[in-house]
Amino acid sequence: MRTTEQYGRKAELALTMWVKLARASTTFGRLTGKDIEQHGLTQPQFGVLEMLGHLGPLTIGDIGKRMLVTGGCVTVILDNLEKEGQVERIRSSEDRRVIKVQLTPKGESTFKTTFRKHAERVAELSSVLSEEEQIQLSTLLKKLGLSLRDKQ
Amino acid sequence: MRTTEQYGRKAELALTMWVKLARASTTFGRLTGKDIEQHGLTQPQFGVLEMLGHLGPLTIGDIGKRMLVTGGCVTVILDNLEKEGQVERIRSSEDRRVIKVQLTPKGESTFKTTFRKHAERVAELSSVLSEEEQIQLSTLLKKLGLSLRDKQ
DNA sequence: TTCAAATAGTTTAAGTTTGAAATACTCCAT
DNA sequence: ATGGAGTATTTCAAACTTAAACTATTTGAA
Repeated sequence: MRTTEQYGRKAELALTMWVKLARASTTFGRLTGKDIEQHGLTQPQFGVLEMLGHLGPLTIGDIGKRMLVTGGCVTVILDNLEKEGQVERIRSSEDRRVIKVQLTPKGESTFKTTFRKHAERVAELSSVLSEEEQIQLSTLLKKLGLSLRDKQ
Repeated sequence: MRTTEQYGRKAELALTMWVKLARASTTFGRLTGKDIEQHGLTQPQFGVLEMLGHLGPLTIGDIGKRMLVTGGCVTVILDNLEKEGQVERIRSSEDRRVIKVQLTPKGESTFKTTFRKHAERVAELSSVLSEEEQIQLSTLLKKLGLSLRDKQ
């Protein structure tokens, strides 16, 4: 008995779509994760460096929201990055609850060298798709992602 | 300075595409995860039930390959499902290293009720995209995923 | 036949993430 | 000005995953 017959055409379409999406996401994460580890960083650590490198100092809360990760998790990631001297916490003077996180000079330099390589790698991993296809995919994913954000 | 200028057009396209993909995947996982938890199952447990429900008995190795997860992890997931009486391990008589895992009657019934709801939910979560768009997205993801599989 | 290599699965330690409780601080209505 | 509600971050225990070491079994070449 085919899935189509059991759950209907709409569900079948959606289910297979999400399976492919999850697989692509996981596999991509594994591949780039291996690269990142070779620079002595974990994936989430790299995520934070990238964010700070591109956006400048951010609060712990902002980092968590952007990475879709809880605050407790950000704390741990930052503890480890701080031990390595890649970032520093700076307590805000306006609102003393808030902590701004920023790259140290060492973090700056780590960011620059690792991110360039990462960008090249990502471009290479995506090269099966033409530029047009990548734009198409981005557009569809954006539509899907935005709608998901508003759900439950 | 825009990312485009720093890393080139190709990298920019690919990077934003992957960010959107990861976000969609994570958010989708969170939403469906909440549903699944309400049936007393974790996401990976549900994944195994679904697989066995649709494909019949599988070996531990097969399950790991399909879920993109290590064997050690499958062992733990199965231990917990077995405690709940949802699945059973059956040592193969042809090759005594091999274990086949199959649903118990209880597992069958859990699978049937939970999966139907899951399918409806997934269809609903995907309904921002038309059927045609979902097919387009699937096609692009498949192309991307297949190419990724062969890398490094 | 026999033993080394390969394969299937489990165990273990270490790392990551989550959610809830705790702490510290700010804001606002009284 | 003051107390309660709300916000930012950390701490902690529990759950999941991985990688590597280990056990049990099979395969195949000498």
